[in-house]
Amino acid sequence: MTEAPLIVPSTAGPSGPQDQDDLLAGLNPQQLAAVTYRGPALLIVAGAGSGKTSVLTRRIASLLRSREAWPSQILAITFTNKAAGEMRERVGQLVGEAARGMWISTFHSACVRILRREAEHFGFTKSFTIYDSGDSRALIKRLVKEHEADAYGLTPASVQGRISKLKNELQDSESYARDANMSDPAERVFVEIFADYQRRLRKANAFDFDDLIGQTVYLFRAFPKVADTYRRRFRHILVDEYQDTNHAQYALIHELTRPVSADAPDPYASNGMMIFEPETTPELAGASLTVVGDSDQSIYAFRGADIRNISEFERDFPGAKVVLLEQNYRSTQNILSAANAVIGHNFDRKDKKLWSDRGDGDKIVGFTGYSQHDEAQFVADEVEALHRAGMPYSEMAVFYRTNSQSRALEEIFIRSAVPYKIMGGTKFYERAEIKDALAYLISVANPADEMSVRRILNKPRRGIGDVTETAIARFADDQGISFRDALSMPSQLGVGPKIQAAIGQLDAVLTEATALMLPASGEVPPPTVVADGLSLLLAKSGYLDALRASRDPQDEARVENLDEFVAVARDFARNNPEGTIADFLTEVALVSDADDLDDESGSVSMMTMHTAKGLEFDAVFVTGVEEDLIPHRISAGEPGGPQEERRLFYVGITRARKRLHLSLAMTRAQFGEVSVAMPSRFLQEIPAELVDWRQSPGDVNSRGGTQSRALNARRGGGFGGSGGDRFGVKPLAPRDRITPLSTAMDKFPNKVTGKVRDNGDLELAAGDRIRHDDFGEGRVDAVTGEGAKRIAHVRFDAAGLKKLLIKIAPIEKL
DNA sequence: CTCTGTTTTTTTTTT
DNA sequence: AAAAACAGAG
Repeated sequence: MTEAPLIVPSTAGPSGPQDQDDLLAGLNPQQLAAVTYRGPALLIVAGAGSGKTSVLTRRIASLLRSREAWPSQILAITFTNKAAGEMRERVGQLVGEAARGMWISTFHSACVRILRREAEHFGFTKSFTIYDSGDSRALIKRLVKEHEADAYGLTPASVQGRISKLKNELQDSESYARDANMSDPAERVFVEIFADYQRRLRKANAFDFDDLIGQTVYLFRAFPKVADTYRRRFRHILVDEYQDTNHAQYALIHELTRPVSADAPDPYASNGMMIFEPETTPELAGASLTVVGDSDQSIYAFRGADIRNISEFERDFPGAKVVLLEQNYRSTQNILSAANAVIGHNFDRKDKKLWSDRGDGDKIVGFTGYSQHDEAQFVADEVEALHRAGMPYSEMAVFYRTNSQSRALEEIFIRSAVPYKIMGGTKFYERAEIKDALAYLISVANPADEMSVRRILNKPRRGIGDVTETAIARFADDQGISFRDALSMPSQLGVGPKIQAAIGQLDAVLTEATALMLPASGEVPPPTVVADGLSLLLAKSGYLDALRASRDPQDEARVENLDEFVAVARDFARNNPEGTIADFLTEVALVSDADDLDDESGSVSMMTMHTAKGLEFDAVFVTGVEEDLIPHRISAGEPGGPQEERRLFYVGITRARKRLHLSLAMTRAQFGEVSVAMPSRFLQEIPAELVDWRQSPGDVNSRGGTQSRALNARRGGGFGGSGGDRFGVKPLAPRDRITPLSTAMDKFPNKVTGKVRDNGDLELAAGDRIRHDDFGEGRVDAVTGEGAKRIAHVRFDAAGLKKLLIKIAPIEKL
C-alpha cells in the first residue's frame, strides 16, 4: 500500500521544515521513517538498543512543532512511571512548555485519571481506592475462608491468579460461569468467590490493579458518550512496549482509536473489535496509533501479555505501516552476537538480527563459583576492578532471576564495602508499617473501604480482637451503616467499657484527621495537609508511641521508615501543591520498582531481569545462569515457558553496553537446603569463542567430581568434555584471583559468612597485618570512612586487593 | 485478648 | 533461612 500521508507533515507556514531539522538530524533511514510517517497506524519493530525512545520522543516533538497536534491531543503510554517521566523530560527538551498538556503515563495511571473523572457514572466515587495485590490477596483470603473453598483445593493464591487472568481477558464472573463446567463444585465455589470479591470491591469503593484497565474498558463500552469525549480529545496515541500489553489493554486502545460517529450508535456492537467499519459515516476518523515493541522482549506472558497483539498488528489494523529498526546503538558486537545466538533458538519468531558498528569490544566474561557466595565474591571483585579502572558504580548493574537471589549478593557487597542499591524486592510500600500508615490514610479518604478500617482497628494494640471486630461488623450490618460509622457509637456495640473507650479514641482520631484533610467547607487546604494529617494520625493513634516503647530492635527501623514516609508526603506536597489525599494515594499505589531508580548516587544497581527491561548499563552481571533458575523450574511445564525465559535472558544480555559477565554457582542453597546446580542450557547457545571463561563449569566439575556437568555434552565442535582447555580458560592474573586454591570446595560452599559479628572497636591503621577467614593474611593499605562505615583497604598475599567493612569483616589483627 | 513457642510454607517474574 | 500460620498458656 502506498503511504499517502493523511496530513502532509510540516508544510509551509510559520513553522517551516527547518524547524524539524534538529529532530531529524543523525537518524538512519528507518528511524527517519518512524519519525515522519503519517497515517492511521504505525508499528515500529524496535530491536534492543535501536534508539526507540529517541524515535518516539522525536515523533511526538515533530507532531507538536508542525502543529499537527496540540499537546492535549497526545496520549503516550509507557511501561513504568519512570519511563513516562523520562519521556516527558526528553520531549520537553525538544519543544519546551508545549510538553505540559500531554498525557504521558502508564496504562494504569491513565486509567485512574479517567476513572477519577468518570467514576460517578457507574456507582463509584472519585475518592475510590486502589487495591494492590497484597490488599486483594487479603480480601480473597477472607473469602476463601468464608466459602470454605480450601476443601475444593482452592488456595488464595490460585484464586487470585485465576481472577486476575480472567480480568485481563475482560471476563467477569458471569461470563466465566456461562462457559465453565458448573457441575464441578470447585468451579461453582470459584465463581461464587469471584462474584463476591467483585461485590466487596464495589462496596469498598475500590478497584484492584486489573480493574483499573478492565473497568475503564467497561466504562467506554457502556457509556459511548463518555468514550467519545476521550476519542475526540486524543488524536495521537502512542504505546511503548506494545509486546507486553494484555487483552484488556489492547481493547482499551481499540476503544480509544475508534472513529467517532456523529450519531452515537446505541447498541454497541459487542463484537466490536473491527474498528474501521465503513458503514457508519464518521464525523471524525479514529485517532492515529503508533505502537513500538519487540516480540523478542516479551516477558510478561504470566500477567496476561499477549504476544499476538504485536505479531498480528498488521491484521488488526489493515494498512498499517511497519518500520524495522535493527541497528543497535548500545552494545558491542560480541554482546549482540551472543544475544542473537541465544534468541535464535526460539523457533516461532521472525528472524531479526541486531548489528552494531561499534566493533567487537571485550569478550564476555564467564565465571563459575563453588557456591552462591563464591559467585557473589566474583561479582564484587569484578565491580571493584572496573571501578578502579574508572567506571562509575552507577554504570554497573547486577541482574538475577528471582528476588531471593539478591541476599547472597547483598551480604558480600556489604562486606566488601561496594555501594549498591536494590530495585524492587520487598518494596518500601509493602512494609507492614507503611501499609498500616496507608490504611489510616485510606480510612480517612475512603471510609467505605472496610478492609483498611479493619486493618487499623487493632494497630497499635487496643485490646480489640476478633470478637469485637465481628461485633462491630454485625452491628453495622443490622443498622445498615458502614463499618467505619459503627465506630462512632461504641456504647451500642455491646462490648466492655475498656474496649468502648478504645474504639471511641480511634473514632476521635479519624474524625479529627478527616476534619483536617477534607474540610467540609469547600475551603482549599494548604498543600501540606496530607503530610500533616499523616503525622497527626500516627501520633494521636498511639502508633508511633507503641513502636518506640517496643524493645524489638526492628521497630526502631519501622519508626525511621515512617519518618521517611512522612517525608515522602511532604515531598509530594512540594511537587503537587494542589494534590489531594486521593492523588497521593494513587501515586503511592502505582509506583513500581523501576520507578525509584534514580541515578544520581553512585551505586551499583541490583534488580531482577524483569525490572531491567528498558534500562542500560556499561557493565552488566547476569548471575545465577543455571538450570531451574533461568529457565526457571516452574516455567518448564508451562506452554511457551522456556521460550519466554530465553527472551528474558536475552533482555538481560542486551542491557549491556560494553561489558557483559555471565556467572553461575555449582551449588545453591534454596529452601535452606543445598543442592547441585547445573549450568543453564542457554549458556551453550552462546558461541564458545565469544566467552572468556575465568573459571568454566568444566573446571569446577573436575574438582568437585559430582557427575558430568552437562554443559555442552551434546555438542561436537567447540565445546566438549570436561577438559578446561576446550573452554579457552585463561589463568587468572594474581590480582584478579577470586578463589584461592585453599578455599575451594571444602571451605567456600554455602557458608553463611555474614553472621552477626561486631568489630566496631577494632582499630586498624595503614601497615597493620591482618588475617581474614577466607582470604588469608594481608597488609592494610589504608583506612577510610567513619564510625560504623570504616573501610579497610587490604592487600592480601594470595587474594589481591580488597575493601572490607571493618565492623563486620571476619578478620583479626595480627 | 495477647504472648510465646512450634509447625508449616515459601521463591518466578509485576502494573 | 526466614516468614507466616497455628496452637496453647496465661
